[in-house]
Amino acid sequence: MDEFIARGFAATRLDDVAKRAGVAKGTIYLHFKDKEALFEELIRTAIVPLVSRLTATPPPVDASVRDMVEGFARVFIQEVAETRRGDLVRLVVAEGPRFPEVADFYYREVVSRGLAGMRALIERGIARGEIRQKNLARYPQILVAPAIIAVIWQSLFSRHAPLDANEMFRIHLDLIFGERRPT
Amino acid sequence: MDEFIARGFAATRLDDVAKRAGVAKGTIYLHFKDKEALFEELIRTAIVPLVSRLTATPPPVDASVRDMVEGFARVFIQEVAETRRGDLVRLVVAEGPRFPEVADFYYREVVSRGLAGMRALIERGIARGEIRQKNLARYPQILVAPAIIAVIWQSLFSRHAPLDANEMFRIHLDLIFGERRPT
Amino acid sequence: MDEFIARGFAATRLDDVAKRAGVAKGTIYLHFKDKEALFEELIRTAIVPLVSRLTATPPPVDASVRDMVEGFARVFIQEVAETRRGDLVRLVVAEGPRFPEVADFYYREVVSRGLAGMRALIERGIARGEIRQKNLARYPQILVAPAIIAVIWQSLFSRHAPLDANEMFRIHLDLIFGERRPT
Amino acid sequence: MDEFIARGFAATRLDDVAKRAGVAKGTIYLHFKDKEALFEELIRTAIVPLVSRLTATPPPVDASVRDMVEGFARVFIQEVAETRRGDLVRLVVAEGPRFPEVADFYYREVVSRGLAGMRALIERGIARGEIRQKNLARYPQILVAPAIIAVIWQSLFSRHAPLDANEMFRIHLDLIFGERRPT
DNA sequence: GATGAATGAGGCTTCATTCAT
DNA sequence: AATGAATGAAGCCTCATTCAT
Repeated sequence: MDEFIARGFAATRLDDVAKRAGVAKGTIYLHFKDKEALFEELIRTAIVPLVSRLTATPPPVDASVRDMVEGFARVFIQEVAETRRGDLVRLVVAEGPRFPEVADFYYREVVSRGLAGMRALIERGIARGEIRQKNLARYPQILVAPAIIAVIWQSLFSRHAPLDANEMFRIHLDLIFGERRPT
Repeated sequence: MDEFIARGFAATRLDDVAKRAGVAKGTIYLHFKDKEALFEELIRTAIVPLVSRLTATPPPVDASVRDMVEGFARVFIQEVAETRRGDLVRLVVAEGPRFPEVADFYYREVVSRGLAGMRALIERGIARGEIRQKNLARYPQILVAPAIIAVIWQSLFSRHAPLDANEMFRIHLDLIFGERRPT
Repeated sequence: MDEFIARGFAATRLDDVAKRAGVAKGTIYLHFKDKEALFEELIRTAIVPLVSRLTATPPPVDASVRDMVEGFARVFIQEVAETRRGDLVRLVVAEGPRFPEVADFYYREVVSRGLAGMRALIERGIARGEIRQKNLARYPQILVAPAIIAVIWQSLFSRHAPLDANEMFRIHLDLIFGERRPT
Repeated sequence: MDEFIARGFAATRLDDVAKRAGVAKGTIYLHFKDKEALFEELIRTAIVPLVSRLTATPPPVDASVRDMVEGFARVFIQEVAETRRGDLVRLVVAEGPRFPEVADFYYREVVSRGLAGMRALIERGIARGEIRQKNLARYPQILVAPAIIAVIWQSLFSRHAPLDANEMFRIHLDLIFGERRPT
């Protein structure tokens, strides 16, 4: 996975993959039909823990929706945006069009589920009166957009201009939930 | 460009590039040192018209900031997100980490300029009382995030779930500028 | 080696080398970094047996220096000048300037050692009164020059005018040791 | 010629030849059928001035043969061995086997003539009593061998061990003509 | 099951040669 | 006659894949 992240599908050498995995090159072929199968299965199996990591956040009972979203974002930013896992997202963006299966899987397992979860949260927020913008439930993408942007930013531009993803996201939430009063 | 977009840097064959360009393979080397130089210069020269296209929108005199941003977004979505140019953005995201020069150039020519422009608009919106969230000026990324997300969505998931980028962006603007009253 | 001798470095195709070696092209790269490394190592490893072949002559105990030199020359002419090994020498002459490493190695392993050996012989000859020209020890090159010339001659001109290298060398030795009286 | 000397036939680019000649690449083909023809004719035309340069030595009337040979060698060493022209000789040695026409021409125009001239000198030396070794006339190669060796040495090994070609040749002549008494 | 040496197709790049201007 | 842009064949090298051990 690290190799694919660092170089992309085409530029990754199975030699390096094998070396890093501590096995011989031929061994890879005992488990995967070819390089494509390896890549697709790797993405698949790497995404599962990523999703787990995110959904593992103990669902804060009775919390405000804002706190839930904020906690969720904090985990995402810390565990994904600021680690190698973020590059996994970028890898899917990069190779998706050439690996429809990968894009499909990613949509099914991550995107649609994630958005469904967000939509549920938004609706709860609307119901609880925390969120006034009812239309937001139709586009949960808006809620997560800055987090995705943060992931991409880290990979590409953190060298030029570091980005405080948590702070950005808090300000984004202020737009949705209204500005917090200083306590 | 089309070849690189369709396959990424490593998987693109110069044979195909030449064929599509209607020249012989060797001819490429009369203009570019090697495949990398070709790629980097192509990105560079392809980004310029993209930026032009965006900044060419006649600056609406005396318009509300919301109208300006909305007009801007409409052009972006129509001219970038819904065309091949969007894949150019995805290509930069995909190959950026392996081509620091490309990422640098993109940051300098597109990202930093674009964000500066957005920040100016946001400040004007704050001054005119259209935008209440003063902190937004610190993270103009929030303003454009849904547009970027739309670009990526089109490449990867439009097959599974088409996305009305304009509508999504309007709702995003409602968060920032307040909901429009039905006229 | 045969391919390089027949065509020189630049004109030799690795395809042909592989074919003659009975392996696939890629196999070469399991053993040598590139064509240059192959060439340099081949020269190196080919020179060793050449030197061995020459120094393997059982050192004739108590013989006259002239007999020693003459025996030595006979072996050299028979084993080098009149075989493919001579072309190896010509190859070094031909490619040396473009492969300083090769020239260095050849100087170190063959030339300087060979000349040192010859100088020792010459000094012994002077000590024994066989050689009158004391200055010869300063330029052992003079002693071996006709042998080298013979090597080159065989490669280039034997077609036009065959050369009896042994006879030539004997006459050369007559200059150095004085003419032999017919026994 | 300089290009061919520096790189050998195969590695020389016509681009560079044209550039150095101050003409366009296509112009070469107005004068020479192809690269081989260019090479062969260049060798031919470059050898002529080399021979002229050598035979231009004013034939010292009534001089001793030793003086004639020594003068001749001095010119050769100064004009050939210690200049780029020496590399021309090396070039012929290097490429000769692949360009029989070149080797033929060189043999005809340089080698056989040169040896004939040397033979005549040797015979004169014998007649005048300067040279005692009558057999030398059968192998004039012996006379010139150290000069040829000097040429090769300069190209390959002068970096490691500079060689005083004139001094070496004088000592060689001492073998042939007898040692000079200190005057 | 694991290995890794061997394979050879395929891609990048060079450069002799051509030919329209 | 001279040019030099264009060509495309050919060569070096890589690397996914195989298979005897």
